[in-house]
Amino acid sequence: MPTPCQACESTGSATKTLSARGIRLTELRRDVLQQLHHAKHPIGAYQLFDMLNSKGKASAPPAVYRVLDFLVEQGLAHKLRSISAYTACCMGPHSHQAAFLICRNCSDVEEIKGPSLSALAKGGFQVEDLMLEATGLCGACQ
Amino acid sequence: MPTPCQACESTGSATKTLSARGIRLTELRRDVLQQLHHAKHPIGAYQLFDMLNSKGKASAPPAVYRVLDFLVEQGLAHKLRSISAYTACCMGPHSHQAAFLICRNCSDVEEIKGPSLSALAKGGFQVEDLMLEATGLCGACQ
DNA sequence: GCCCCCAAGGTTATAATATAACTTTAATAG
DNA sequence: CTATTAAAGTTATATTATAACCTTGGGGGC
Ligand SMILES: [Zn+2]
Ligand SMILES: [Zn+2]
Ligand SMILES: [Zn+2]
Ligand SMILES: [Zn+2]
Repeated sequence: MPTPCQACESTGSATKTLSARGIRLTELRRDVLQQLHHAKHPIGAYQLFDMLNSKGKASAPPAVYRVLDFLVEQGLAHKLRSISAYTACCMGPHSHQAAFLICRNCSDVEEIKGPSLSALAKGGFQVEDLMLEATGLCGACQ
Repeated sequence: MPTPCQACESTGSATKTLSARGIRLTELRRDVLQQLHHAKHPIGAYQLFDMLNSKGKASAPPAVYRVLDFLVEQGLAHKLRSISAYTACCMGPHSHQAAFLICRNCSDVEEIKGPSLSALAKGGFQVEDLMLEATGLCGACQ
């Protein structure tokens, strides 16, 4: 029997979660999510666009960006700004703060629970550059 | 008597530090650094280009990007990827890991010592989104 | 001083990433 | 079956960043 596709299962469960929120996981959204899940590494928006477009599934960049924004909003994906790429979230469909270890050699990306900096030290990842940017409201603006 | 310009002092001390490293803080580099120091908020590369260009001090975007890369390398500035902008480093001319609190309302940006996440909680900054990306070498690639 | 070297900057063109603004389609509710 | 509206299509363009190559000029060896 064929190994069940984890991505497809994920999109299945994502569908459930979203519909509980009154939100549709449309075909395009599902396609994008599956591409992200199947990919070994984060994917850029235009790379994603080319993949979908070559299968007749995406019309133009705005469609892809809209879906990506949607997936990030819904907690199903993350944007990695240091490499301008997107990755499926491996932690379930709840928006959450995440931290990433990005290997400059093999391009492997690991999402770590957290963001706990102590987790960075563990697991043998050798940090060369660290980017930490918090967005929100300063004391004066609250 | 006029208040001494902190930016100019900074560039003065930067000159010393760099020349001790055998590196020149040229006029263009000094100009960019002063703009970053004088600015109340981080500045985008093209914004910076316009400022310099209107004073006949920069020829084209590559010049600005080269200087910015240089300043970041030398620990005199930081790049904020979540807003694609650059800011002078307020911690002295040594390359170091930094963390930033970016207010989405007033655009104020504070560089905090660290990156210690506990520092995020202090000072009353209300984090809405947190981006933590470490680049380096994974265990397998070392 | 003169020449050479080479780091810095100038120049042109273009790549890569992202969004604005408007139109059309289609899913759902009533 | 319509009205409503979210999603997707479409066109054009904005924004950010880099490639590739040429020119200039400061500073050391002589
Ligand atoms: Zn996640
Ligand atoms: Zn690796
Ligand atoms: Zn700093
Ligand atoms: Zn504020």
